[in-house]
Amino acid sequence: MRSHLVNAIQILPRPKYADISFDGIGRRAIQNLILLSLPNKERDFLFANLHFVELPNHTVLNEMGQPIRFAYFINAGLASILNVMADGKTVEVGLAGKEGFIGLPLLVDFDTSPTQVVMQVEGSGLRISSTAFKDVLRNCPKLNKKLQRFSQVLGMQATQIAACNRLHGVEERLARWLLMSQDRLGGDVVPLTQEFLAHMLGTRRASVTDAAGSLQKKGLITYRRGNVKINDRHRLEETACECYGVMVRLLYRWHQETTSKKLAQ
Amino acid sequence: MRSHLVNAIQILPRPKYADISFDGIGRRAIQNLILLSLPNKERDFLFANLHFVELPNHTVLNEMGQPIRFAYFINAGLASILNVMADGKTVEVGLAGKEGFIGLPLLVDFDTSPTQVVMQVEGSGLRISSTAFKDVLRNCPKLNKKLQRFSQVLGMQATQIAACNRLHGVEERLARWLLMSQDRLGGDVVPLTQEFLAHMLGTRRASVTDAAGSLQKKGLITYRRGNVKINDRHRLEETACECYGVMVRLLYRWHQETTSKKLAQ
DNA sequence: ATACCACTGTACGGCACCGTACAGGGATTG
DNA sequence: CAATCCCTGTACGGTGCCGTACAGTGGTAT
Repeated sequence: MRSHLVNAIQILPRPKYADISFDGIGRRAIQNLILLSLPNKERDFLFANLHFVELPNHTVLNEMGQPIRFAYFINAGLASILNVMADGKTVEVGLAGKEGFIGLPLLVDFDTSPTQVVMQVEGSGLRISSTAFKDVLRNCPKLNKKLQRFSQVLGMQATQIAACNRLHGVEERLARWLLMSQDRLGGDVVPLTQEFLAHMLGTRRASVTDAAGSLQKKGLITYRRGNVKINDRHRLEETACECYGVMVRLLYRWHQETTSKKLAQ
Repeated sequence: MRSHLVNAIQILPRPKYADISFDGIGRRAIQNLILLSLPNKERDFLFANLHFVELPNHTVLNEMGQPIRFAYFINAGLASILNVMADGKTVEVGLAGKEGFIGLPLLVDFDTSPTQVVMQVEGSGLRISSTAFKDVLRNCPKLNKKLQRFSQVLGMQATQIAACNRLHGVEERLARWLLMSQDRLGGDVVPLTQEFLAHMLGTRRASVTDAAGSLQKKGLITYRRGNVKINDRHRLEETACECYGVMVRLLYRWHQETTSKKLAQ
């Protein structure tokens, strides 16, 4: 049941605007799924206010408790949404790749970020100042609706992670995390050190080493200095907890409804 | 710092419409904070579609994975939002009392509930069918905005719970839960068995007994056959993890903005 | 009164994870 | 080439929670 999971992100229909270049440079092609699904009118309106930005590793997009200065449509790479405790411990409570948007609180005029958002795998994004964004929102009902939906999905994701963090062990959660990352990045190598994985799983680095070692012994992955290579995705899915499946289906449903023509069915 | 926390729910200004009775029976007075804060016009429109319902203990408002038939404005009592795993284990991922609304996915035309919602403390609510609700939404922009905000707040709550579940022990979480319940219920007795507390904390009943016993030894609470009496709220706040404070402030901010006249500042 | 039920308290072995510390091996730099 | 740094692997005692089981006790029903 858990095995032949559909990869919600990879199976999406050929993007209609994938060849849109921001300034004629190919590697700046738009890949963000929300942007790609917008009607022309809103897309043009929005693009007039967007700025392409490179997002190197560990770039902090939003700081917990700080004002939100920019919103981001993630174009490539992987952003982690983290909760930071008073003693500095962190736990990942959400994940966004090219399907995602960072800055949801702005949707309802919350101007302070409740979480820290960090690039865990370098990439790029399309950035807009929070003031411009609010202005754009008023003129883009479809965009608004899509982001509202994405907000719900991220909330449901957080909900699942909350339960997962309570009930499942490190190895299961690690497997889940690797799969979710692969879904968003493509390829079979996830570039990440155990140190940062520990931050995301909210555990010790040594516990990650243990869990990764166990997966490695089973031949599912290979770990080498900051790079995890996924060797056997199928069996990795069997190792991960059910939460992976739940979250894939969540995203899949969101994506279907996002790309379907009639948003309000 | 954690000690003199403001009780976000209790300090709210005197409700303007608290004396509205649904059918002349006093105990059916409207107490739901969202309803009370609506402008007259939308309130009247909404009320024409609302039905008062008693909500006995363990009433299931929404079932996980099932279609959402009704939305609820909680009027009294306490509703738990639970994630249910394949093996039947449950974890609470959200909490709503008279400040709350159940049925948020309907806001974005998601018709299936991602969680199970159960009354943990009996009360009452104002119910509306999901079809009527969508209709009402189209005619009540203020209501829509308020619910969008509440949705964000519940998402942030889930986020905090996700981190809390990972990092904090049973006793701290139990203390947090008791405080949050008291905020929503008023009074100093929370009527709940250890069995159900275990479901919410995602742990064994025996672990709850241990934690409750510890709190009891310190004189903070008294447990007696399904009733927890809170004896020393101040010290209970010191025992709870920082998450309690975070979530109180979250709700407080939401409430301020909800009751303030100009919603879109 | 008696029997039953629901709820709380307690016990016990097992284990996953914690905090911490240190060794070893790639990669990078001078 | 040597020195250094970063990352991974491993070790060890401690502990909080798990799964399970059973005893005790107050409330309720007959």
